Amino acid sequence: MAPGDRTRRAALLPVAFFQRPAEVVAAELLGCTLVSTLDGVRIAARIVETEAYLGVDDPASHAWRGRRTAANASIYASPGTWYVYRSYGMHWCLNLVSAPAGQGAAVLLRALEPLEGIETMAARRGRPLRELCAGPGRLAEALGATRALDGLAMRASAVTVHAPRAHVPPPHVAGPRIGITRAADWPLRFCVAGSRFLSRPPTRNGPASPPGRRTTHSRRAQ
DNA sequence: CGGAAGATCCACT
DNA sequence: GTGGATCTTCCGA
Repeated sequence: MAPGDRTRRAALLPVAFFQRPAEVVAAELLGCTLVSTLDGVRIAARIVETEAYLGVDDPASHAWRGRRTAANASIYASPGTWYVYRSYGMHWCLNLVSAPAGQGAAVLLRALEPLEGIETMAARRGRPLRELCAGPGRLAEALGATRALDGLAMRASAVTVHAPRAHVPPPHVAGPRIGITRAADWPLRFCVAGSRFLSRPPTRNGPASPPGRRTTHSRRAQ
């Protein structure tokens, strides 16, 4: 496949794609192609890991109980809008707002598989291929994305997402969300099965999560 | 008003 | 595995 074919045959995701529950959007974004033209450089990558945050009723969401600050205003914007927040005072993280509108529901992009513009990403990141986009802060840096993207409609921005008309997400695994404490066990993290570009290996929170036998940092359940 | 936590990442041991 | 960078928001005193 020649470079570019993947997105030539694919279409810019319509707003209707995002007018569905965040967990549906999160699962269906897997396998879609993300393209950044920030700084005049074309980057393409395949989405391999996402997380859904459900909004005002989700204790882990920035919109929990309707919380509103200057930093999170965009999470309440219409579906298909970028919500970019600062993490730990240093990293940018990219979300796409989902339905229902005004609920504060959004999908966090957690990992991408690099396809095009790898040299640029490597220059921006100074890390090996596998670590270019394996994490929400990492992929933002690789794309050159910053707060400047926040509040923009994805379709009209320099970072777009594409998929074939009849997009069928690849086989994936759902598991607990990463790096949060409240409602962490809700199975809202979605990973492409077998991908080597994930932020960390997928886990499943089975009902049979056996007691004991757990690392001090319960990083790898299962 | 001070301290701690947070949707993270990296260098170092 | 541990701790530091860095900054906004929240909560208790």
